Amino acid sequence: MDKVYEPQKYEDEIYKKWEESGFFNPDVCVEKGICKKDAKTFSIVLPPPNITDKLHLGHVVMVAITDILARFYRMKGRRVLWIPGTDHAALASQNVVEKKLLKEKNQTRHDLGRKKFLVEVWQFVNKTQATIIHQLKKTGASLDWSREAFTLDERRQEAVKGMFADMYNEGVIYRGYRIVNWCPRCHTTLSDDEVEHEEKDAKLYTFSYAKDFPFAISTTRPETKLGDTAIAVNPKDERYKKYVGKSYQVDFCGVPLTIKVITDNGVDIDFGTGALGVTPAHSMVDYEMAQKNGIEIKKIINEEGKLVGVGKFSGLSVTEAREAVLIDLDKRELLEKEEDIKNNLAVCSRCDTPIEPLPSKQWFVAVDKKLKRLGGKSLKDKAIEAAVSGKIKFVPERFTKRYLDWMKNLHDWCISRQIWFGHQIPVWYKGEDVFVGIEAPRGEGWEQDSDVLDTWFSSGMWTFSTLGYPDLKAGDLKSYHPTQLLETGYEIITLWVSRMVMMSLFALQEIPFKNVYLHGMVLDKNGKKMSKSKGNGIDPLEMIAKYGTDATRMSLIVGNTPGNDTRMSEEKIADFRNFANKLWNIARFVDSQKSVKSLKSVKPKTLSDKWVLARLNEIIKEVTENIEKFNFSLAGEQLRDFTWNELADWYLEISKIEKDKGEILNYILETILKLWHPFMPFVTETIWANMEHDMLMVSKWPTVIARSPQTTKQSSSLTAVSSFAIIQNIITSIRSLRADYKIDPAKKLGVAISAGKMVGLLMENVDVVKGLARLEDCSIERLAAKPVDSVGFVVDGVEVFVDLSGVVDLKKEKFRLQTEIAEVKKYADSLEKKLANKDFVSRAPASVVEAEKKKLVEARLKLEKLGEQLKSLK
RNA sequence: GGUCGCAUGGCUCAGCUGGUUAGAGCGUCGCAUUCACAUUGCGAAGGUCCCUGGUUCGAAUCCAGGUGCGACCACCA
Repeated sequence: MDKVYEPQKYEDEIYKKWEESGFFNPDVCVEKGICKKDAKTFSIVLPPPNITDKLHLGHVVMVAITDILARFYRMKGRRVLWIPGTDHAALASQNVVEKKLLKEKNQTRHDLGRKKFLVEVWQFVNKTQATIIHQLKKTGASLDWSREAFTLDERRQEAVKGMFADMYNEGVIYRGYRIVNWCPRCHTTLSDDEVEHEEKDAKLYTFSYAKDFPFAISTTRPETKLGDTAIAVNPKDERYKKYVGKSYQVDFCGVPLTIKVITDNGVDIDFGTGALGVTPAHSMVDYEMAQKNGIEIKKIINEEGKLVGVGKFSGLSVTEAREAVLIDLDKRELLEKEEDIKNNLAVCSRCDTPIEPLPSKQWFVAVDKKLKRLGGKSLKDKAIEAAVSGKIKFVPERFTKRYLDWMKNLHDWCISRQIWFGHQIPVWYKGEDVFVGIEAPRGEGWEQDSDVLDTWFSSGMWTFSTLGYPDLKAGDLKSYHPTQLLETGYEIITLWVSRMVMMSLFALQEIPFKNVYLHGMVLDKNGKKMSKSKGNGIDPLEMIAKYGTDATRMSLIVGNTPGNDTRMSEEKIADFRNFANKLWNIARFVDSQKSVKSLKSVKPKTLSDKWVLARLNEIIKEVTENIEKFNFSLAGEQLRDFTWNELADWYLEISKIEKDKGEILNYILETILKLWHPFMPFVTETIWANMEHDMLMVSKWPTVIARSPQTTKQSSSLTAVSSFAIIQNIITSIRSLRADYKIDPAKKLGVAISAGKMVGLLMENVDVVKGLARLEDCSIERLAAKPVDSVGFVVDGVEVFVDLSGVVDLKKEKFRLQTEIAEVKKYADSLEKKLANKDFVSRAPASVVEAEKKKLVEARLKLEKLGEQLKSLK
């Protein structure tokens, strides 16, 4: 073994070894007897990275957390399935290719035509997909590559078509003419979640439609007012009461409008003039008002973002029209006011172009429709129920609320997109006839809908489209669905998590996953979002190349708690690189101690043995529990603390003196390698291989060693753990007294221990043990003034004794007091409750009530006393 | 506007259901060095646990209010 661990030398080889073993695939594990055929399953789908992405730190967090669980449960004998895949990211991918095309060949997708353009996209896809998969493998993810999926591969296409047809037949999918979010640049609809709001400076204009119109309105978008068909006022607004219900014919800058005055509670009396021009075709809110009041919908902006059907303004772009309208209004002296305000502008999340809401014929998923297969409930109802009932648990829990809030406000989901890359909608038209199905209908003249599906439609099916759906009898689907866990970022709850729940409920009447673990965002060391433009991003692959995968993963696990953002810096990664090296060197040392091969059990001989094995036991228990509870950071810290500060710093040092600890050292090393493996798979597997063992990845997870009968028989008040801890304390206290007494620093110092009757000599006349090595000063007399045969120090031939039983008694006493306090408190609380009960007080005889009151006062007094006693012990 | 989160040594954070002397890593300072490891070891300094009030024998922890950050959602045109 080299002096220093160089991850680059081993990682690729190790990953290859894992892959070739086939153990990432649970079927192989069953076949080879790694786990039982009927073992409990543990299944997870990898949130498929967009193929447009390069691997970023967020992905590594996701992989690291999931891989910990996958490896942990695999070692615990579960049938673990973790499915990899990638997402075609319809619109995002298309945009990237379009940009490239424009830059390289100065062409648009329309220049190429649909077919040729898609060839371009697929070329791009194949390349980037290979890249991201290669990168995923570099993270050490124990993914079952034999089941790799792509949201747009053949099997997923089949699944999506089947799902669409199924939903159409149930009436959940319908086609409707509705207001949608339209991106004039991408030339497609967007779902509500694909629209972002940016606060912008805007101007609020106040004007009247015409001279003869009785009052003015305020707007930031005068050009849309050409499409107004009503004015809404608050029903409580006295100023406008007399106009409500009336219709007016007006000439608005040369365009004739019919305006009806209606009321709506949503109108803010104090905003602007308190009168809102209603443009039903180009505002979601206005559309709803128009629906309620039976007002005409007049579309004046087309898909190109140009005005239509508005006389002289026709053909102008939105911004041009705004100018033109304002000039005209000014000319007519109708403009009353122009104010600066802050306004939330809706923009496309993909290209930042302002969104134009406009009416369009699109496909929708009805979220409120009651369905037979869901017991007369709607998708929305069931999706809410799943979280409320606790069937789906969020970690951290507070995100349940976010999920529910969003779900409750959910509108029908527009799923058609006017782009070319994606799942083409499986609907065919011929004249008035419509056919929905998986294959094109027979006969001539049918034409498929040219739109494609929102990318979240196919990724919403991810938990089951990867398991054999639409074949409901598929083995994988039966064994592994619902999945155990979804690990993802909290920013994606609405976009993805909610869709998965609804899709799964519809397709299988079953939730897609039992737990949702949400990690936070990875920020730079100043707490800023990492972004390409700022150049503050950390490239995980660079870090992996420089410090190793294990270190990179650990740095993202430790100090990272669910739902909270985490800061990242290169120094942190370097710290864990150092730790990996420490582990490596522990192994080298153990190796040098002529270790024996694998031992089932080990017998402690000295106090230090008992101590270290007892601590190891505790660590096994804590780490196991913490992984099960998703406390990865804590588990990692506990392990690191034990490995470095207890094992390496103390026990290894002691073993240099006490000697002959090869067996125990070997046993401890094997155990911690197993415990470390889910966190740092590469270095642990490498060390394991050096120890001439088979494969750590599929070894058995350690269990707590049963206490040997000898130890339990000892009724001594000192356990190995506490006595060792006390010794450490004593060493510290000796140091704290050194100012009072001087000892020749050249003289050697040793420690002998006889705690109770159970321990013999620990060390003698040595100067290398941690903490004792350079003890310059020591208070001999002060410690010797209390001669008790618990702990004895030998300092340069002089024996020193310390009263250990006293220390222990103090601890015991504290514990006893705390228990008593708890009991008394419980008693006092019950009395209080009784006395607060009106029934009791009125019915029971006065004497009894008095007696109870007295008891309560006494209990309170006692509590006070006990509390003081506890304090005095400190 | 609504909702949620955060505030602990110079920095980044732990601290579960209230009870050892409030912890860790990094950083700082001092010391060591042919020893498994300089990607090292030993040690030191450094904290009114944001403020105020309340509950309690006891509060970093629970409650209320305040202050300061941050995030998300939202149809104020």
